[in-house]
Amino acid sequence: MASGARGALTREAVLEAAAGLVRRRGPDALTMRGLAAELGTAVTSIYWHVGGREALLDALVERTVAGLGEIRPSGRTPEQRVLSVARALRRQLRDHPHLVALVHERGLTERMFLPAQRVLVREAHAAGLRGARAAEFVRAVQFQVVGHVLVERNRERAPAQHPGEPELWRAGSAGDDPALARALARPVDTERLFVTAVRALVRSLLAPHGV
Amino acid sequence: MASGARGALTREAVLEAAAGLVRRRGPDALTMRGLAAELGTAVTSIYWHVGGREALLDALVERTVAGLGEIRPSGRTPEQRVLSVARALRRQLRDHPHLVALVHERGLTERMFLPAQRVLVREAHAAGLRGARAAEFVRAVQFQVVGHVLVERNRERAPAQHPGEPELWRAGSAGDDPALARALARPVDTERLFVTAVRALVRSLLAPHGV
DNA sequence: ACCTGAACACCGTTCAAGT
DNA sequence: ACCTGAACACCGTTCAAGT
Repeated sequence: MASGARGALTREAVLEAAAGLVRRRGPDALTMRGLAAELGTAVTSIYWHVGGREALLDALVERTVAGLGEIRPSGRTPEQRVLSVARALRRQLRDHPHLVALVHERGLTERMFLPAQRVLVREAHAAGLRGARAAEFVRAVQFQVVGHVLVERNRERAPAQHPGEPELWRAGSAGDDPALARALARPVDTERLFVTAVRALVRSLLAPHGV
Repeated sequence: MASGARGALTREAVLEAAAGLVRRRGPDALTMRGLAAELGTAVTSIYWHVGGREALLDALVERTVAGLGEIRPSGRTPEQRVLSVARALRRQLRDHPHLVALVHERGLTERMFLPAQRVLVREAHAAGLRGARAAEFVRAVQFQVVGHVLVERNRERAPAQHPGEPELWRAGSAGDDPALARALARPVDTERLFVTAVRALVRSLLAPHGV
């Protein structure tokens, strides 16, 4: 069972084992006792090296966020470049599904988004936005992307939806629009929806006319 | 300590007490043993009436969602009416902060959003959207609103943000735009940001031109 | 049909004790 | 400085037994 039992126990070894556990079996599977068993030490040793469970989760989040890698925009127009940043960010978050849950639980979304924020500021400037309007643009995109990923993950974990969207739309309640009823009965193409929504948002906010 | 100890124990009484506990002290405070103590019964009685903790939470979510009340759009243009629906929905979700967390955890966002979905379909039609485009519009708004509320709640629970957004933007890293730096250093006006983002999204998606 | 206490298999955390 | 086992105060759930 023990994986990294050789040598003296270090803070790094504890975090490594904890990260592996979370990656493989989710945050709920991270128990102090289970982790200790995996490390081949007494539970209390973990307390000495990294502190209690809360401190451990904090350190874990910090570690993973730091290792996310930077985001490079691509495309010719500001709209394309912002969209590429949004997609890259979504991809990063989706590649670390448990991390998103962890960060969400701990209220650290802000922290996670900081690198992308810098990139977005540059794009806002390139598009001619300044001051408060640029700030609003950056935050709107930030909320949009993170929010979308949260909802998306939520749906993936969802059990068989209780009333079941399909049945609910099979009846004639769609105002005589069978194509709409069919579309709503189909599962959502979240990738496509994401692109559509981000593009719509960005297009509006980058448009020259005032509010 | 006991609150509703009189009379025979019923499923309804258990759910009522559980709902009160969650409202007052959050989902984590809902323990089978604590609930039993509040009801003045043995823990095992709860199992007889509503089943285990998971079943209890499911019933609780179902109950609260059912009691949310319908949403009536207001305003003259489709854009205004959709915005009013979005605001009403955000308000509902914010009025039941623990519920949002519960629904999110259980992956029932879909279920919660169904009534609003019907209203949005009508507005999409009024704006001239049909079929797949109408469906896409409805879902984009849905993801936007729910996502925003999730991020918003996340930030509210956030501890003092570690690096602290303000300090990070006080340096000159904002590309020579002091007004932007100041804006990003200020706390977010989430209400305003919500309206801006929803309006931008809706405006783009309701615009006549194709993609 | 309804309710009970005892027991099982878990938790996180603290603390005094070892080396 | 580092690691240990024992103990404390919790959990959710099961089960046999009561009325």
